Amino acid sequence: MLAPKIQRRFSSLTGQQKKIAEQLLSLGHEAAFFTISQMARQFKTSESAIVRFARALGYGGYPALQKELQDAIREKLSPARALENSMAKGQGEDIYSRIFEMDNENLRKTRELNANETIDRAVQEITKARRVGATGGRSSHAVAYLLYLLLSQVRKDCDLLEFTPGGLPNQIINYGSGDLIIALSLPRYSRQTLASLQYAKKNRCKTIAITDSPISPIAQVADLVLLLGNRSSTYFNSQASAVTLVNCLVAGVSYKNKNSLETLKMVNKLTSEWKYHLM
Amino acid sequence: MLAPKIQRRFSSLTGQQKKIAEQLLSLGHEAAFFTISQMARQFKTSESAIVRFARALGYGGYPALQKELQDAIREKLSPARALENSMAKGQGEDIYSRIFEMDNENLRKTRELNANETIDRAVQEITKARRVGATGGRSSHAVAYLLYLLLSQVRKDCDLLEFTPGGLPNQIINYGSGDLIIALSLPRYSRQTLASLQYAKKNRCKTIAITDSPISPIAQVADLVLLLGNRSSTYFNSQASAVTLVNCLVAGVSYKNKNSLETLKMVNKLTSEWKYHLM
DNA sequence: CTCAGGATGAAATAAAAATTGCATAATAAA
DNA sequence: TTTATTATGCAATTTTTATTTCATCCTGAG
Repeated sequence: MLAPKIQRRFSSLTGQQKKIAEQLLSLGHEAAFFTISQMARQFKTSESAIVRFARALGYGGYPALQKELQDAIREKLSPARALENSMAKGQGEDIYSRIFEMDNENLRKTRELNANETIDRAVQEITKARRVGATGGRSSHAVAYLLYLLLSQVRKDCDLLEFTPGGLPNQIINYGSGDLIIALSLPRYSRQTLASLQYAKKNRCKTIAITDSPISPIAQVADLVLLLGNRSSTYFNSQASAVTLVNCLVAGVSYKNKNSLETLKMVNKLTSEWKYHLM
Repeated sequence: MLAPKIQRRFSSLTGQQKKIAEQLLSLGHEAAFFTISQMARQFKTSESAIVRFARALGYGGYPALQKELQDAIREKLSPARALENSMAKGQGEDIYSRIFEMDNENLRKTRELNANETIDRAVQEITKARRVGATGGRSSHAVAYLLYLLLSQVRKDCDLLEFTPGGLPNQIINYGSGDLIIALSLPRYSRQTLASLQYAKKNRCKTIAITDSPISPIAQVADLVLLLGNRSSTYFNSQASAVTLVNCLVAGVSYKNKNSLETLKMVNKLTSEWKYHLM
């Protein structure tokens, strides 16, 4: 396996070799059929550097490294492997595959359940609100925190509403007309989340619910509802699709302000700069 | 495409060439890795015959035929192709669809990057550790919180390690031999997360990194690395695939203890009871 | 049966790819 | 700064791979 080899020896590589390692990892199997000179050109370095890189990783030479890349491909598309992947070892499918498939399905469902217009309405509410509070109980609280964190980067006056022991969030008394509360709630629905929403609504605060069903308790109360595909193969809910939906909301708010194409370019530039650098 | 070419010209091929054609078709993608002499040996014929075969099919020579075989593989291995195309168009697709597709792709990649054995190793470490701490900076902190929350339901002595202003988490001084720290870190990697891991390791504490590359700063330090597909169409990372991986870890720990089938039955029973009931 | 004409493979040749040597550039140490 | 050390890329060399040549072997028409 290549990646573990790189991982182990990365720190002892020279600067140029580190660059090669990064590019090779990100290119993955695309690199399997490169000749040395093609790779050198692609990676903007010399042929010798490639050979030395292979040697530094412990291979006899470039062909040996290339063989490893090719073997990885063969492994991937060998019929035996395909069977092993789709089938179970023993009885049903293994639990990890089931979880991944389930979240994949949840993601698909979530996309289906929320039209662009619905997401746009939510984005608009977020944009025009004076103050935005995110709240959620138990594991939804993690996603609420994420929403709060990301939203804070694109607009001011965001709060994470945390429950006080046995009661409503403290900050909620500030929320009223012109403000917005976004509540996340999945089974088993938290009483406090619902109570917060009801309290907010009584004070003419706008409310958005992110939940798993149009008839879930908080969906019944909220002004606008975003729905999550949320089947689970475990005893707890998966928050994965909620995270993606949160990504959409934040991106939507961000794009509403700035020129989206420009933002995207900046993103690409920044992300490549960040790579493997501590901040 | 190779097969159609063979089909069209098959009747005009010589006897030996027909044999080559048959074997090539039945061998499928394996042939893409052969040199001429390897293929000649495999097909029990001469190198010249292979070259003439390639020519007879209309290729300039063997390398051209080989390239066709290789391209077929690359095509097969790129389910991300559709995504690439939609990305290349830049603004073509709407931002929400792009985010959903990207997270879908990230999920797929994450499943690919972590063999069951790797996840099992992590689960085992979690199971046998005396104490487990979860940590992460910025938005990874949300996922660390989720991990902490869910792990707490299946084992005792879990901590969420939160950074103190400008320093290491307070609780980390408790961690040493027999304990485990799980760190989540994505670009831009947080200095504090790395520092925490290094500190823990110095005290013989086991460490697991959940990050986006085998050469990311924390991957270089950790005892065990779980990898995330983490391409983004925004300026921030998506934590969705991290959430799914966390689900796997928690489910794994839970299933390691109890009878899995029994657990699943209980789950189904409970979740139907919970539906639309407040807790 | 025999001999023309293509088909075939072994070996020579040509081409391409990988490796190495060496001069230069970058980096760290004094 | 100067100097020693290491890293790097170009170009020469070696090795590997692909192509062509040519002698031989079939095949089938006469």
